Amino acid sequence: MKKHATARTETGELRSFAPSPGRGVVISRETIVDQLARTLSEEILTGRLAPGSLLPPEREFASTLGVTRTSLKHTLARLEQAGLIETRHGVGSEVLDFAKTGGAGLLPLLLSAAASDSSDSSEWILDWIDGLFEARRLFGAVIAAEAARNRSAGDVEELTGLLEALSLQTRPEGAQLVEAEIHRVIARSSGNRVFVLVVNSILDAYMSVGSLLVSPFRDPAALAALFGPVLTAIARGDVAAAKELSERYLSATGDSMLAALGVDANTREWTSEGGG
Amino acid sequence: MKKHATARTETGELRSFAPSPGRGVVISRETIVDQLARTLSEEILTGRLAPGSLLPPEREFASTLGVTRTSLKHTLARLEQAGLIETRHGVGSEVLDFAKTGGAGLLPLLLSAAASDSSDSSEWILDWIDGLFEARRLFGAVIAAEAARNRSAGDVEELTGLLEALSLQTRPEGAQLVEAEIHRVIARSSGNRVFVLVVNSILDAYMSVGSLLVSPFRDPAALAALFGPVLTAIARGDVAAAKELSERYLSATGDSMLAALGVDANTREWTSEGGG
DNA sequence: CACTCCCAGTGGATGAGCCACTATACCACA
DNA sequence: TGTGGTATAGTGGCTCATCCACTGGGAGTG
Repeated sequence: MKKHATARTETGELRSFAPSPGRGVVISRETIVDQLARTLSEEILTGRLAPGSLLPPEREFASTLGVTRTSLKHTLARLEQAGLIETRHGVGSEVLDFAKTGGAGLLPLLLSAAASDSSDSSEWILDWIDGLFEARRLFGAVIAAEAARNRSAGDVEELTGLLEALSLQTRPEGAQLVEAEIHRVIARSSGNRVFVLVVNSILDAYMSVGSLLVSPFRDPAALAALFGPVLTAIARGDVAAAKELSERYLSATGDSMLAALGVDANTREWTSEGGG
Repeated sequence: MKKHATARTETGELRSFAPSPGRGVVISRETIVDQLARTLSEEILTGRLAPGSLLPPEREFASTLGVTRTSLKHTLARLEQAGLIETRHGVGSEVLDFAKTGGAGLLPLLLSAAASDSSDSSEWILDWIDGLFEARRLFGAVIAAEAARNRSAGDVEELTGLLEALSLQTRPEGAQLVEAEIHRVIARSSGNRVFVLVVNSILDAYMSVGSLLVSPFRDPAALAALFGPVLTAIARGDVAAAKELSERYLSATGDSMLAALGVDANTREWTSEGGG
């Protein structure tokens, strides 16, 4: 029965992490599986669990972690789904090399792991963040061009409304959400639903570290003024201008976010030691 | 005890689906959870389960499906991870609108659902496949350009080796795998690890329907001859040429795959009724 | 009418137990 | 000595019965 007591106690302690007494504002509690998945993800994503290595047997691992095998299995299933491990019946769970085999679904995990791990691996973090912004800029330009080619009247109307909503935002968080929505609508305007999924993956990634990247959203009106020409180009179907202006906009806002993280936009290096 | 018998019997039947008598060639068996996840994914992805609707309570749903609540929970956890549903404690599991909120991780699910669902929704399938190939073409060109800008001597060597390996392949499946590996290496050569993840997502998507898209790989030597100039342009750092040639290559192979599926590359419509 | 409290229904977590699969060591046989 | 079958230990897959924790709404109270 000692095991019971231990598990219960730990549950209680773990719970105390996320009681979120705030009312009405959602927010989903973090379950044991959530925590375990996050912890193990970080272990793998930061390389502390080497690719190719085998996790301990589930029974042993579960007791080590102080949870039931069932909960651990839920966690492992999640990691497997994410492409971080591979579980084989009768053999065990192997850590995969996510950098080689992982998909875009890893981006949110990667970013939030990077955000919470700000200790030793600053270089590692920068690599991913920098890469993310480059992808945002280059893919965004391509998508804006396609949007200019295929947008409908309804799309234009929706974008116009969102731009106005953006300029009227008062809180940075609100502006960030509206801006993200504009990117989604641009992707939808392209007529290519795959673009929407890719844009979602990128947005999910940097929304997962959310508050760290609000710098461009401090002045919503200015941001709207900067974004406006992009939407105008899309509206009038000017493919080249849409591409050009979009890349410029994405470049400017990306550099602003990087700068807020303490990264020099030109050298791509930390301007001050220890980002956290 | 009737429940026991039913469950066991069903397990047995389900098992008989995937005994995979083939030896040595991997292949992971399909577990109950795998099947359930696939089934429910298809229900959602094809729209038979409407976004916003609530799934039945877990206890009831499990008995309906003839599995335990635990297995069902594993399945639901997987769907939640994939972004298809959202489960809230004390409330239930809600079907999300994946077309609006889903990430790139959905692509493989989407394609395999499309492949096995060839009955009623041909138009729906075509939309996604067509979008996937457009993304492959446009993003691939951008990535090839970046690869030309940042490739290292080691990258060039690796690509040269893979190109030769491609030309020497005898089976289409082998050629398909080698070609996929070339795309991965090109992405890696760009120096942007996010590109690798995006490429993986796209490759995973059309590898998941694998055999349906082998047409361009029937003549590996010819394919290698077509791919060669792209790699040469990357090797000599000719950014513009890499982009141009890559887009041409991706366009040609994409059209070939579409044609093999019975889609006209120009009109983007089925050439014969009922693709399956 | 507003507020509190309770409760039915839902998902979350547990642990014991059995089944299915894999790899390996061992043994019989050629 | 080599080959092939077989017993076995260890692993993950799946089920069950049971309890805990959360949500939402309705009954009761002021």
